[in-house]
Amino acid sequence: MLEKSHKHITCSTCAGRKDSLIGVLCKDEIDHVNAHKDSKHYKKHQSLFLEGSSPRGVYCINEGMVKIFQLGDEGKEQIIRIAKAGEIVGFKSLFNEVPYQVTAETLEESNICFIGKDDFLDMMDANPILRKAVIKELSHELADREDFITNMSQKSVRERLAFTMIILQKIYNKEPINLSREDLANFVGTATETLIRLLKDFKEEGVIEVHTRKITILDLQKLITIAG
Amino acid sequence: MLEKSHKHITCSTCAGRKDSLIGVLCKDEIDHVNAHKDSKHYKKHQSLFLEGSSPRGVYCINEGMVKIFQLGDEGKEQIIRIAKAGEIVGFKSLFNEVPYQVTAETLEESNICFIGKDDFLDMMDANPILRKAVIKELSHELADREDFITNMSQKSVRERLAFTMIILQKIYNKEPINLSREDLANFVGTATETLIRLLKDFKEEGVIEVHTRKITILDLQKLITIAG
DNA sequence: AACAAAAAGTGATTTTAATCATAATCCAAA
DNA sequence: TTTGGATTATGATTAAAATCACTTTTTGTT
Repeated sequence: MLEKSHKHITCSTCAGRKDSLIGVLCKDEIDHVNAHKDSKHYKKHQSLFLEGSSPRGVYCINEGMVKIFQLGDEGKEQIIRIAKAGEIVGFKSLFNEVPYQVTAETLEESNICFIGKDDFLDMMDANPILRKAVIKELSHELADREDFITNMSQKSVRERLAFTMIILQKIYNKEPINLSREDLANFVGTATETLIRLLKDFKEEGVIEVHTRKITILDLQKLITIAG
Repeated sequence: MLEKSHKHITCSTCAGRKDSLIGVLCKDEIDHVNAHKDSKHYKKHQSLFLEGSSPRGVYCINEGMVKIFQLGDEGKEQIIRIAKAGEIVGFKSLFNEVPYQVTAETLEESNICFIGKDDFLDMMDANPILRKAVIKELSHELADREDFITNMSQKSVRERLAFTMIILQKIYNKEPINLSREDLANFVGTATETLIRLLKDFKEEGVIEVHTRKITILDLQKLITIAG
């Protein structure tokens, strides 16, 4: 059950923490974070920060999901990443003295903690393990994005959809994928109509099962084959 | 004039250093790098490292240019980045314990220095300024790649070509752009034939001037307009 | 439950860019 | 300087996906 906004979420009991960057901190440090962070309840479709605004800290997801996207010229969203419980959002921008170039918005009701820029940077200065974890995370994301670029430029929409569904299955951790067709299209980088048609194909091929907006993967192996 | 391979390149006289990550090091540190690095002369189209191999250190370009690309399924290259003198290549992979997921190859005769993994990581441990510069560089590249993704998914080839030419003008620093049509296509993410046709359009519109493979930008403002 | 609005789905058509085929040009090595 | 291979260029055709127009379904709200 989601906690209410006035209730402080304690890091020590945060389920996602062990898998997150924050997971590398020792008990004292966790207590420090706990004392210095704000926790907040977000409704569906609320934004954490907007493209163009100035970074003031990082966001740590306790519960829920967040899409990170960039707006193209015609206002179409390109979803870059979907972050789930345990993940940290917005830290890339801490190290650049430039405005956010992406927007982060909840996909569902969420509890999200905020750690101020200075607190986070101080912790990084003090803690080599955290520092290494941040660098590793940045490198990992960078490699991810580069794969994304190559996929985008060399694969068909069908292949990209298959690839995206494999990623989403990991994010949704075997639960049905629960995204609007538009968000899905904006993640794959295609038109909504095209996406819907391809989903239909996958359904007819027995790769997925669809209940209204929820998508269950039936044949992961085939998806892997399609993705190439 | 390019130095020969047997001649050691000294960091203290490296023209690119001031703009590079190495530029943040103090004199003693530079001397240390200088003592621990290898310098090597590369011919045109030689690779620094290959996709799939294991990272052993970072490469610092003293003179020349390097393309960093990923191979798609049909062997087509997607160029991710073009690095010039002063830039460091391959450090993203130092922090992941995974093989290179890109290949780096010279575009022209080059002099490139190699700094071993342990040396580089030790320097990072010892030097907070270098550390911050690395983190900043990673963040910056990450933002770049995300813009790249959005461009790739939402812009036409014509728009992307205009955008790419603007980037290339900075890299070539007002010198004519000197890339094969194929490399240019692989940077833009299109077929070579399509790229050639679009270059012809730009030429007819007076945006560029072409002498065999060398491209000079005549109307940057118009390119910016086209890129959107 | 009824309604409106939003989201999902379908069909027809157009557009963009890839692909295939081939020709012209450039360039490097004999 | 000739020659052969690579690169650049052009034309015709095809294929993929976007766009436009519209219907159906779902969802949330009174």
